[in-house]
Amino acid sequence: MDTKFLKIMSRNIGQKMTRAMEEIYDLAGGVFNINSPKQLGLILFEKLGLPPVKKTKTGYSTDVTVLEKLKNQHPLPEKILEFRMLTKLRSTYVDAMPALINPKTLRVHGSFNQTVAATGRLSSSNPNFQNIPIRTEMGREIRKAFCAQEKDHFILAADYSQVELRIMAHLSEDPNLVAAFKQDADIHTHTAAMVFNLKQEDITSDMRRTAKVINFGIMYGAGAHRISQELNISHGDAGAIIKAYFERYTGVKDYIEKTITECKELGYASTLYGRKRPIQDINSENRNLQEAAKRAAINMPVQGTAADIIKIAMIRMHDWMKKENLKSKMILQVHDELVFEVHPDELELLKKQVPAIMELAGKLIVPLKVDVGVGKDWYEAH
DNA sequence: GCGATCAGCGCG
DNA sequence: TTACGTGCTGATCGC
Repeated sequence: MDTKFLKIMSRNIGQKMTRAMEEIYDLAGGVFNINSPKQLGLILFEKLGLPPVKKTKTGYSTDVTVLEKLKNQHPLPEKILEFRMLTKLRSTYVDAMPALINPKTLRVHGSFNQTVAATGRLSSSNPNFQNIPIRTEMGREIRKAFCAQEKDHFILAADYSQVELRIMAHLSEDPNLVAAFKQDADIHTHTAAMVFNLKQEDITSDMRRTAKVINFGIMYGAGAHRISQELNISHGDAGAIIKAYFERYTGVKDYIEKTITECKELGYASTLYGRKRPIQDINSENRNLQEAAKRAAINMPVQGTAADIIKIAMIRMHDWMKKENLKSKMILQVHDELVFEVHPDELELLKKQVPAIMELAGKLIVPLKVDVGVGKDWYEAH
Protein backbone atom coordinates (compact mmCIF):
# COMPACT_ATOMS: atom_id res chain seq x y z
CA MET A 1 0.00 0.00 0.00
CA ASP A 2 1.12 3.53 -0.75
CA THR A 3 0.17 5.11 2.57
CA LYS A 4 1.72 8.48 1.71
CA PHE A 5 -0.59 8.73 -1.24
CA LEU A 6 -3.63 7.86 0.88
CA LYS A 7 -2.68 10.45 3.47
CA ILE A 8 -2.61 13.20 0.84
CA MET A 9 -5.84 11.93 -0.66
CA SER A 10 -7.53 11.96 2.74
CA ARG A 11 -6.55 15.61 3.25
CA ASN A 12 -7.79 16.58 -0.22
CA ILE A 13 -11.11 14.84 0.26
CA GLY A 14 -11.40 16.46 3.69
CA GLN A 15 -11.08 19.92 2.14
CA LYS A 16 -13.72 19.10 -0.44
CA MET A 17 -15.99 17.80 2.32
CA THR A 18 -15.65 21.02 4.31
CA ARG A 19 -16.57 23.10 1.27
CA ALA A 20 -19.54 20.88 0.41
CA MET A 21 -20.71 20.93 4.02
CA GLU A 22 -20.71 24.73 4.17
CA GLU A 23 -22.75 24.94 0.99
CA ILE A 24 -25.17 22.32 2.27
CA TYR A 25 -25.83 24.14 5.57
CA ASP A 26 -26.30 27.33 3.58
CA LEU A 27 -28.82 25.75 1.20
CA ALA A 28 -30.60 23.97 4.04
CA GLY A 29 -30.76 27.10 6.20
CA GLY A 30 -29.11 25.46 9.21
CA VAL A 31 -26.74 22.88 10.61
CA PHE A 32 -27.71 19.21 10.74
CA ASN A 33 -26.13 15.76 10.44
CA ILE A 34 -25.86 15.21 6.70
CA ASN A 35 -25.12 11.52 7.24
CA SER A 36 -28.48 11.02 8.91
CA PRO A 37 -31.12 10.09 6.32
CA LYS A 38 -33.74 10.86 8.94
CA GLN A 39 -32.57 14.46 9.48
CA LEU A 40 -31.99 14.94 5.76
CA GLY A 41 -35.52 13.74 5.02
CA LEU A 42 -36.98 16.36 7.34
CA ILE A 43 -34.98 19.13 5.61
CA LEU A 44 -35.80 18.05 2.04
CA PHE A 45 -39.42 17.03 2.37
CA GLU A 46 -40.77 19.13 5.24
CA LYS A 47 -38.62 22.25 5.56
CA LEU A 48 -38.01 22.74 1.81
CA GLY A 49 -41.23 21.07 0.71
CA LEU A 50 -39.74 18.95 -2.05
CA PRO A 51 -41.92 16.02 -3.22
CA PRO A 52 -41.11 12.73 -1.46
CA VAL A 53 -40.44 10.30 -4.33
CA LYS A 54 -40.15 7.07 -2.39
CA LYS A 55 -40.56 5.73 1.14
CA THR A 56 -38.49 3.32 3.18
CA LYS A 57 -39.70 1.10 6.02
CA THR A 58 -38.97 3.87 8.48
CA GLY A 59 -39.64 7.11 6.60
CA TYR A 60 -38.63 9.13 3.55
CA SER A 61 -36.11 7.63 1.17
CA THR A 62 -33.16 9.88 0.33
CA ASP A 63 -31.18 7.45 -1.79
CA VAL A 64 -29.38 8.29 -5.02
CA THR A 65 -32.39 7.62 -7.28
CA VAL A 66 -34.52 10.01 -5.22
CA LEU A 67 -31.92 12.77 -5.12
CA GLU A 68 -31.31 12.44 -8.88
CA LYS A 69 -35.00 13.11 -9.47
CA LEU A 70 -34.96 16.19 -7.22
CA LYS A 71 -31.86 17.71 -8.83
CA ASN A 72 -33.76 20.01 -11.18
CA GLN A 73 -35.97 21.42 -8.43
CA HIS A 74 -33.37 22.50 -5.89
CA PRO A 75 -29.55 22.71 -5.70
CA LEU A 76 -29.34 20.84 -2.38
CA PRO A 77 -29.79 17.23 -3.60
CA GLU A 78 -26.79 17.40 -5.92
CA LYS A 79 -24.59 18.74 -3.11
CA ILE A 80 -25.76 15.92 -0.86
CA LEU A 81 -24.74 13.39 -3.50
CA GLU A 82 -21.32 15.00 -3.76
CA PHE A 83 -20.92 14.96 0.01
CA ARG A 84 -21.99 11.31 0.17
CA MET A 85 -19.45 10.27 -2.44
CA LEU A 86 -16.68 12.05 -0.54
CA THR A 87 -17.58 10.53 2.84
CA LYS A 88 -17.98 7.06 1.34
CA LEU A 89 -14.57 7.12 -0.31
CA ARG A 90 -12.82 8.50 2.73
CA SER A 91 -14.39 6.43 5.48
CA THR A 92 -14.60 3.08 3.65
CA TYR A 93 -11.32 3.13 1.74
CA VAL A 94 -8.86 6.00 2.07
CA ASP A 95 -8.85 6.10 5.88
CA ALA A 96 -9.67 2.43 6.48
CA MET A 97 -6.87 0.73 4.54
CA PRO A 98 -3.82 2.17 6.36
CA ALA A 99 -5.28 1.03 9.67
CA LEU A 100 -5.34 -2.58 8.42
CA ILE A 101 -1.68 -2.79 7.46
CA ASN A 102 0.14 -5.63 9.19
CA PRO A 103 3.25 -4.12 10.83
CA LYS A 104 5.35 -7.22 10.10
CA THR A 105 4.55 -7.66 6.42
CA LEU A 106 3.57 -4.04 5.70
CA ARG A 107 0.68 -5.47 3.67
CA VAL A 108 -3.07 -5.65 4.14
CA HIS A 109 -4.21 -9.26 4.51
CA GLY A 110 -7.92 -9.71 3.92
CA SER A 111 -10.00 -12.89 3.79
CA PHE A 112 -11.47 -14.64 0.77
CA ASN A 113 -14.47 -16.57 1.99
CA GLN A 114 -15.33 -19.81 0.18
CA THR A 115 -18.64 -20.72 1.75
CA VAL A 116 -20.61 -17.49 1.90
CA ALA A 117 -22.12 -16.72 -1.51
CA ALA A 118 -25.01 -18.92 -2.66
CA THR A 119 -23.86 -18.99 -6.29
CA GLY A 120 -20.35 -20.30 -5.59
CA ARG A 121 -18.61 -16.96 -5.82
CA LEU A 122 -15.96 -16.03 -3.31
CA SER A 123 -16.63 -13.13 -1.01
CA SER A 124 -13.99 -10.84 0.46
CA SER A 125 -13.87 -9.24 3.90
CA ASN A 126 -11.70 -7.37 6.40
CA PRO A 127 -11.27 -5.51 4.14
CA ASN A 128 -13.43 -6.24 1.13
CA PHE A 129 -10.99 -6.15 -1.78
CA GLN A 130 -13.78 -6.85 -4.24
CA ASN A 131 -15.42 -3.44 -4.00
CA ILE A 132 -12.51 -1.05 -4.41
CA PRO A 133 -13.86 1.96 -6.39
CA ILE A 134 -13.43 2.23 -10.16
CA ARG A 135 -16.60 3.81 -11.61
CA THR A 136 -15.86 7.46 -10.76
CA GLU A 137 -12.48 9.03 -11.47
CA MET A 138 -12.08 10.23 -7.89
CA GLY A 139 -12.81 6.75 -6.59
CA ARG A 140 -10.60 5.11 -9.16
CA GLU A 141 -7.64 7.17 -7.91
CA ILE A 142 -7.72 5.03 -4.75
CA ARG A 143 -6.32 2.15 -6.82
CA LYS A 144 -3.04 4.04 -7.12
CA ALA A 145 -2.47 3.12 -3.48
CA PHE A 146 -2.53 -0.61 -4.33
CA CYS A 147 1.01 -0.98 -5.58
CA ALA A 148 3.78 -3.55 -5.75
CA GLN A 149 5.78 -3.73 -2.55
CA GLU A 150 9.19 -3.58 -4.21
CA LYS A 151 10.19 -0.75 -6.43
CA ASP A 152 10.79 -2.42 -9.79
CA HIS A 153 7.97 -4.96 -9.44
CA PHE A 154 4.62 -4.73 -11.22
CA ILE A 155 0.91 -5.19 -10.72
CA LEU A 156 -0.72 -7.31 -13.43
CA ALA A 157 -4.50 -7.45 -13.75
CA ALA A 158 -6.22 -10.00 -16.02
CA ASP A 159 -9.98 -9.95 -16.46
CA TYR A 160 -12.44 -12.07 -18.41
CA SER A 161 -14.21 -10.06 -21.10
CA GLN A 162 -18.03 -10.44 -20.93
CA VAL A 163 -17.68 -13.81 -19.26
CA GLU A 164 -21.30 -14.05 -18.08
CA LEU A 165 -22.76 -13.29 -21.51
CA ARG A 166 -20.40 -15.85 -23.06
CA ILE A 167 -21.67 -18.39 -20.53
CA MET A 168 -25.24 -17.44 -21.43
CA ALA A 169 -24.31 -18.08 -25.09
CA HIS A 170 -22.93 -21.50 -24.18
CA LEU A 171 -25.82 -22.55 -21.94
CA SER A 172 -28.54 -21.34 -24.30
CA GLU A 173 -26.77 -22.26 -27.55
CA ASP A 174 -28.58 -19.25 -29.01
CA PRO A 175 -27.29 -18.97 -32.61
CA ASN A 176 -27.23 -15.16 -32.64
CA LEU A 177 -25.41 -14.84 -29.34
CA VAL A 178 -22.97 -17.62 -30.21
CA ALA A 179 -22.23 -16.07 -33.60
CA ALA A 180 -21.57 -12.68 -32.01
CA PHE A 181 -18.88 -14.11 -29.74
CA LYS A 182 -17.36 -16.28 -32.47
CA GLN A 183 -16.94 -13.10 -34.53
CA ASP A 184 -15.56 -11.34 -31.44
CA ALA A 185 -18.15 -8.61 -32.02
CA ASP A 186 -18.75 -5.76 -29.58
CA ILE A 187 -21.57 -7.57 -27.82
CA HIS A 188 -23.65 -4.54 -26.81
CA THR A 189 -23.43 -3.06 -30.31
CA HIS A 190 -24.41 -6.46 -31.69
CA THR A 191 -27.43 -6.64 -29.41
CA ALA A 192 -28.42 -3.07 -30.32
CA ALA A 193 -28.30 -3.97 -34.01
CA MET A 194 -30.52 -6.99 -33.36
CA VAL A 195 -33.03 -5.19 -31.15
CA PHE A 196 -33.32 -2.03 -33.27
CA ASN A 197 -33.08 -3.93 -36.55
CA LEU A 198 -30.17 -1.89 -37.88
CA LYS A 199 -26.65 -2.50 -39.16
CA GLN A 200 -23.93 -2.47 -36.51
CA GLU A 201 -22.30 0.60 -38.11
CA ASP A 202 -25.54 2.56 -37.66
CA ILE A 203 -25.72 2.01 -33.90
CA THR A 204 -25.41 5.21 -31.84
CA SER A 205 -23.79 5.34 -28.41
CA ASP A 206 -27.24 5.83 -26.91
CA MET A 207 -28.57 2.67 -28.58
CA ARG A 208 -25.50 0.78 -27.38
CA ARG A 209 -26.09 2.00 -23.83
CA THR A 210 -29.68 0.75 -24.02
CA ALA A 211 -28.53 -2.64 -25.29
CA LYS A 212 -26.00 -2.91 -22.46
CA VAL A 213 -28.77 -2.43 -19.90
CA ILE A 214 -30.85 -5.06 -21.69
CA ASN A 215 -27.99 -7.56 -21.81
CA PHE A 216 -27.42 -7.26 -18.09
CA GLY A 217 -31.13 -7.12 -17.34
CA ILE A 218 -31.78 -10.37 -19.20
CA MET A 219 -29.25 -12.26 -17.09
CA TYR A 220 -30.89 -11.00 -13.91
CA GLY A 221 -34.44 -11.68 -15.08
CA ALA A 222 -35.39 -8.01 -15.16
CA GLY A 223 -38.90 -6.97 -16.17
CA ALA A 224 -40.17 -3.96 -18.10
CA HIS A 225 -40.58 -2.02 -14.88
CA ARG A 226 -36.95 -2.15 -13.88
CA ILE A 227 -35.68 -1.62 -17.44
CA SER A 228 -37.89 1.47 -17.81
CA GLN A 229 -36.50 2.89 -14.55
CA GLU A 230 -32.95 2.11 -15.56
CA LEU A 231 -33.23 3.76 -18.98
CA ASN A 232 -35.66 6.51 -18.01
CA ILE A 233 -38.15 5.42 -20.68
CA SER A 234 -41.81 4.43 -20.53
CA HIS A 235 -42.96 1.03 -19.29
CA GLY A 236 -44.39 0.35 -22.76
CA ASP A 237 -41.16 1.17 -24.59
CA ALA A 238 -39.18 -0.99 -22.19
CA GLY A 239 -41.59 -3.88 -22.74
CA ALA A 240 -41.25 -3.49 -26.52
CA ILE A 241 -37.46 -3.62 -26.34
CA ILE A 242 -37.53 -6.77 -24.19
CA LYS A 243 -40.00 -8.33 -26.63
CA ALA A 244 -37.74 -7.48 -29.57
CA TYR A 245 -34.78 -8.98 -27.70
CA PHE A 246 -36.51 -12.32 -27.15
CA GLU A 247 -37.72 -12.41 -30.77
CA ARG A 248 -34.11 -12.16 -31.93
CA TYR A 249 -32.60 -14.36 -29.24
CA THR A 250 -35.19 -17.12 -28.99
CA GLY A 251 -32.56 -19.52 -27.68
CA VAL A 252 -32.07 -17.30 -24.65
CA LYS A 253 -35.82 -17.11 -24.10
CA ASP A 254 -36.14 -20.92 -24.30
CA TYR A 255 -33.16 -21.39 -22.01
CA ILE A 256 -34.63 -19.11 -19.35
CA GLU A 257 -37.96 -20.92 -19.48
CA LYS A 258 -36.25 -24.31 -19.31
CA THR A 259 -34.17 -23.21 -16.34
CA ILE A 260 -37.26 -22.13 -14.40
CA THR A 261 -39.21 -25.30 -15.22
CA GLU A 262 -36.30 -27.48 -14.18
CA CYS A 263 -35.84 -25.54 -10.96
CA LYS A 264 -39.51 -26.00 -10.12
CA GLU A 265 -39.17 -29.76 -10.58
CA LEU A 266 -35.86 -30.27 -8.80
CA GLY A 267 -35.93 -27.46 -6.22
CA TYR A 268 -32.50 -26.22 -7.24
CA ALA A 269 -30.61 -24.47 -10.04
CA SER A 270 -27.15 -25.62 -11.10
CA THR A 271 -24.01 -24.56 -12.90
CA LEU A 272 -22.34 -26.12 -15.93
CA TYR A 273 -20.05 -27.99 -13.55
CA GLY A 274 -22.85 -29.28 -11.34
CA ARG A 275 -22.77 -26.87 -8.42
CA LYS A 276 -26.30 -26.72 -7.00
CA ARG A 277 -28.16 -23.89 -5.34
CA PRO A 278 -31.38 -24.90 -3.58
CA ILE A 279 -34.15 -22.41 -4.33
CA GLN A 280 -36.97 -23.12 -1.90
CA ASP A 281 -39.29 -20.28 -2.86
CA ILE A 282 -39.53 -21.40 -6.50
CA ASN A 283 -42.86 -23.09 -5.71
CA SER A 284 -44.01 -20.54 -3.14
CA GLU A 285 -47.67 -19.46 -2.98
CA ASN A 286 -46.40 -15.92 -2.39
CA ARG A 287 -46.08 -14.29 -5.80
CA ASN A 288 -43.32 -11.87 -4.84
CA LEU A 289 -41.25 -14.65 -3.32
CA GLN A 290 -41.76 -16.90 -6.32
CA GLU A 291 -40.84 -14.15 -8.79
CA ALA A 292 -37.68 -13.34 -6.81
CA ALA A 293 -36.85 -17.07 -6.77
CA LYS A 294 -37.25 -17.25 -10.56
CA ARG A 295 -34.77 -14.39 -11.00
CA ALA A 296 -32.30 -16.12 -8.69
CA ALA A 297 -32.76 -19.35 -10.68
CA ILE A 298 -32.08 -17.54 -13.96
CA ASN A 299 -28.95 -15.90 -12.60
CA MET A 300 -27.41 -18.86 -10.73
CA PRO A 301 -26.19 -20.91 -13.73
CA VAL A 302 -24.58 -17.83 -15.26
CA GLN A 303 -22.97 -16.27 -12.18
CA GLY A 304 -22.16 -19.66 -10.68
CA THR A 305 -20.52 -21.06 -13.83
CA ALA A 306 -18.35 -17.94 -14.05
CA ALA A 307 -17.34 -18.55 -10.42
CA ASP A 308 -16.53 -22.20 -11.18
CA ILE A 309 -14.38 -21.25 -14.18
CA ILE A 310 -12.28 -18.65 -12.37
CA LYS A 311 -11.78 -21.09 -9.47
CA ILE A 312 -10.48 -23.72 -11.91
CA ALA A 313 -8.19 -21.05 -13.38
CA MET A 314 -6.89 -20.15 -9.92
CA ILE A 315 -6.09 -23.76 -9.06
CA ARG A 316 -4.23 -24.29 -12.35
CA MET A 317 -2.48 -20.96 -11.92
CA HIS A 318 -1.27 -21.93 -8.46
CA ASP A 319 -0.03 -25.33 -9.67
CA TRP A 320 1.78 -23.74 -12.59
CA MET A 321 3.42 -21.02 -10.51
CA LYS A 322 4.55 -23.59 -7.98
CA LYS A 323 5.92 -25.95 -10.61
CA GLU A 324 7.85 -23.12 -12.27
CA ASN A 325 9.10 -21.84 -8.92
CA LEU A 326 7.93 -18.33 -9.70
CA LYS A 327 8.61 -15.38 -7.43
CA SER A 328 5.47 -13.57 -8.55
CA LYS A 329 2.31 -13.89 -6.47
CA MET A 330 -1.40 -14.21 -7.23
CA ILE A 331 -2.83 -11.72 -4.74
CA LEU A 332 -6.50 -10.92 -5.50
CA GLN A 333 -9.64 -12.28 -7.14
CA VAL A 334 -12.47 -9.93 -8.07
CA HIS A 335 -15.08 -12.31 -9.57
CA ASP A 336 -13.89 -12.05 -13.18
CA GLU A 337 -10.39 -10.71 -12.54
CA LEU A 338 -7.12 -12.00 -11.10
CA VAL A 339 -4.45 -9.64 -9.82
CA PHE A 340 -0.75 -10.50 -9.51
CA GLU A 341 2.31 -8.93 -7.99
CA VAL A 342 4.98 -9.62 -10.56
CA HIS A 343 8.76 -9.94 -10.37
CA PRO A 344 10.33 -7.99 -13.25
CA ASP A 345 12.11 -11.09 -14.61
CA GLU A 346 8.76 -12.87 -14.93
CA LEU A 347 6.69 -10.09 -16.46
CA GLU A 348 6.77 -11.29 -20.06
CA LEU A 349 6.06 -14.87 -19.01
CA LEU A 350 3.02 -13.92 -16.93
CA LYS A 351 1.68 -11.53 -19.57
CA LYS A 352 1.52 -14.52 -21.89
CA GLN A 353 0.64 -17.39 -19.56
CA VAL A 354 -1.92 -15.81 -17.21
CA PRO A 355 -4.49 -15.11 -19.94
CA ALA A 356 -3.75 -18.47 -21.57
CA ILE A 357 -4.48 -20.38 -18.35
CA MET A 358 -7.60 -18.33 -17.69
CA GLU A 359 -8.94 -18.74 -21.22
CA LEU A 360 -8.46 -22.51 -21.14
CA ALA A 361 -10.09 -22.93 -17.73
CA GLY A 362 -13.57 -23.18 -19.27
CA LYS A 363 -14.46 -25.21 -22.34
CA LEU A 364 -17.37 -23.41 -23.95
CA ILE A 365 -18.79 -23.39 -27.48
CA VAL A 366 -17.66 -19.75 -27.66
CA PRO A 367 -14.13 -18.61 -26.86
CA LEU A 368 -13.22 -17.09 -23.51
CA LYS A 369 -11.32 -13.83 -23.80
CA VAL A 370 -9.02 -12.28 -21.20
CA ASP A 371 -7.66 -8.73 -21.20
CA VAL A 372 -4.37 -8.03 -19.44
CA GLY A 373 -2.99 -4.79 -18.04
CA VAL A 374 0.33 -4.03 -16.34
CA GLY A 375 1.51 -1.08 -14.28
CA LYS A 376 3.20 -0.05 -11.09
CA ASP A 377 -0.19 -0.07 -9.32
CA TRP A 378 -3.76 -1.35 -9.73
CA TYR A 379 -4.85 1.93 -11.31
CA GLU A 380 -2.29 1.64 -14.10
CA ALA A 381 -2.91 -2.08 -14.57
CA HIS A 382 -6.54 -1.47 -15.49
C1' DG B 1 -21.89 0.55 26.48
C1' DC B 2 -23.05 -2.90 23.11
C1' DG B 3 -25.30 -5.58 19.57
C1' DA B 4 -28.83 -5.63 16.00
C1' DT B 5 -31.07 -3.35 12.32
C1' DC B 6 -31.67 0.07 8.75
C1' DA B 7 -30.37 3.05 4.96
C1' DG B 8 -27.16 3.91 1.82
C1' DC B 9 -23.54 2.77 -1.50
C1' DG B 10 -19.05 0.54 -3.07
C1' DC B 11 -17.89 -3.64 -6.51
C1' DG B 12 -18.68 -7.67 -10.41
C1' DT C 1 -43.82 -4.07 -6.91
C1' DT C 2 -39.13 -2.91 -8.83
C1' DA C 3 -32.56 -6.97 -12.00
C1' DC C 4 -28.51 -11.20 -9.44
C1' DG C 5 -24.53 -11.74 -5.90
C1' DT C 6 -21.74 -9.55 -2.07
C1' DG C 7 -19.44 -6.21 2.55
C1' DC C 8 -18.69 -1.74 5.15
C1' DT C 9 -20.05 2.60 7.38
C1' DG C 10 -22.72 5.65 10.23
C1' DA C 11 -27.13 6.45 12.43
C1' DT C 12 -30.49 4.72 15.24
C1' DC C 13 -32.84 1.87 18.57
C1' DG C 14 -33.50 -1.27 22.34
C1' DC C 15 -31.54 -3.67 26.14
